[in-house]
Amino acid sequence: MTDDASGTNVLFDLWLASRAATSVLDEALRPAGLTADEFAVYSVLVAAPLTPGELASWMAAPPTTVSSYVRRFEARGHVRRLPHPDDGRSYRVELTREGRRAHQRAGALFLPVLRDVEARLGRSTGAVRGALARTRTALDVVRPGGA
Amino acid sequence: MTDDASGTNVLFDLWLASRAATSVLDEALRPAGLTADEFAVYSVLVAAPLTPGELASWMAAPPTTVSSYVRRFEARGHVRRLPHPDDGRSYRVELTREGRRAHQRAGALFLPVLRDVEARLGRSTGAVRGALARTRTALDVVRPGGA
DNA sequence: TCTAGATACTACGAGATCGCATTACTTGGA
DNA sequence: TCCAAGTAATGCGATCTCGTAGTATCTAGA
Repeated sequence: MTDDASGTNVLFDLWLASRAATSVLDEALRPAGLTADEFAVYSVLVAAPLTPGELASWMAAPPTTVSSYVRRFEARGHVRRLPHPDDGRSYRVELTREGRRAHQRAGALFLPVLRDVEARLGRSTGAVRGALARTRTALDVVRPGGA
Repeated sequence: MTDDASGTNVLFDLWLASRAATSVLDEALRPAGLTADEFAVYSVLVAAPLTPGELASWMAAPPTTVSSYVRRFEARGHVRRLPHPDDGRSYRVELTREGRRAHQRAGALFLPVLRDVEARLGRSTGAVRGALARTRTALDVVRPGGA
């Protein structure tokens, strides 16, 4: 179950699927002015404000990348920095009303794609999600520092 | 099965898993001088020479990105351009001996990670791969132009 | 209380990604 | 045989990613 005849493997499959998703979503979301990655970050933030560090471990990105994101989103007026109550070195990143609106606009373009993919996956959607969650967990264990 | 209580979905899960994988592999492969993306491309090419266009649709990347890849890999001496027999506008990208060696060195660093992930996925590895393949297919259908 | 070491973030810069516009070749039709 | 339209790849440039090095703050121990 390791490598099949085609010489591929789980991680390669993951790479292909993810590239396909990013490519489709980048294009679908373009009219809303967000990339697939940005939309994902907005989606995390819409649930609750997070510190840059938390965001970094969530999305498995280096701190400097998150820093750039915050700067960019703030320049767009989509995000605001709230002082951190217990730690003066940090802060919390919160979506502004404008940011939430942008997320919603993008969401309207995202949903049809999601629905289409879900429809094609059919009742196996849940299984796929479970598989992805397990894969992520496996990877987080391999490299400490994950969520 | 669409969105669970956490407000996430299959595509979001895919994004998280893929980011985790890239992050782990970028670090693991660094001593070999390849990124996770580059390793994946080398892996495709090690099987057979491809045209830039074929490569682009395989990895769902824009042609200009593939162009940059080829230029970079060629500068490293890892890749060579073979004239295309039937089409003077194109060519085929082939891994050189040196490129194959680099791929092998990276492969030695990649394998332990893969084995670890597979071990943690256990007998569900095959199911996960199937799920990923179906997801990719679904996405390719959503946006024509896939493999 | 003071300080050494750890931790959170960022300035900066090198290099990567990818859209737009262009060049080069191929192909189908007159 | 020509040519108009279509297709493959690339030059260029704007923007993004992220490693290195550095600043600000926190924490534990003496």
